[in-house]
Amino acid sequence: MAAAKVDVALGRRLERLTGEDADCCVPEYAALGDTMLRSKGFDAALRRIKSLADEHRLLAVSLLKRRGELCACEIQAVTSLSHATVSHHMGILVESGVVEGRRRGKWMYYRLTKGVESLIP
Amino acid sequence: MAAAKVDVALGRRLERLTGEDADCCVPEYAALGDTMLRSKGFDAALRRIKSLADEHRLLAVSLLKRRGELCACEIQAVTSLSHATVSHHMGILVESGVVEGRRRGKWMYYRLTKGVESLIP
DNA sequence: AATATATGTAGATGATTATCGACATGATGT
DNA sequence: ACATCATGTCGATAATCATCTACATATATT
Repeated sequence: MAAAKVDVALGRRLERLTGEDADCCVPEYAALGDTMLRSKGFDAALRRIKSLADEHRLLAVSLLKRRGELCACEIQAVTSLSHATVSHHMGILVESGVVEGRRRGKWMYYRLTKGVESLIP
Repeated sequence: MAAAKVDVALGRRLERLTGEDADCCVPEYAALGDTMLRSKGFDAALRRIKSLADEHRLLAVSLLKRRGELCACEIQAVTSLSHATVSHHMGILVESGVVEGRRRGKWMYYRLTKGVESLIP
């Protein structure tokens, strides 16, 4: 970890701020941060949000919310990307649990997972 | 735009698929994508989601949701980052409208903007 | 005024990620 | 069988982004 030097300085400052007149910098927050980061739900939520944090992926899911289901080539048409890039993006959305895919012959159809509509603008 | 070559190939494919037996690839989706990308709300939503799509920023807003208000040095303690990085992250959150900051003497206090709690896990 | 503290800003750097071309797979139709 | 089409996978590249150090600004304290 490269955080050793920072932690020492921070510790000194926090010590100084634990007195009765302290109105800032509660030291147990450091441990709290670690706990929250390692909690199971946090990681899933972060992956879900990250999967939506791309122009083309957000466009795809916005359209899925309105149209219900789209095949991969339609998403390619909407985004004007190569099919390789579309496949990559949809893989990220499936992996994060936002989107489900089903194969129908040659075509791959995608739709929103039940319950995520409220997260999609 | 570097999309010219793609558009030509895509156009040919879409032409082939506009017949009566077409069950995939509705061509007007390309124009629809453009329209949605340029809509005012889309850009704001994308910036909001992107501002949450970082481990430390999501940690900060999750804590803000639970504690109501935190000063910059507390967020630094929680995240174990340098103060410069914390300032950078909070700037992104303020810019996207998720967080508001107010100055109180030496300290900078941050809180969630009204109405965004439902977006924060 | 002078010093210490808290935060903001700028520039550099390393890591992450979006993108594409090329090849592989799998389904459809001739 | 063979050709065509839709999609997945891999490796390389370019763009984005998180992070830090160093410096600047602002507030408070002596």
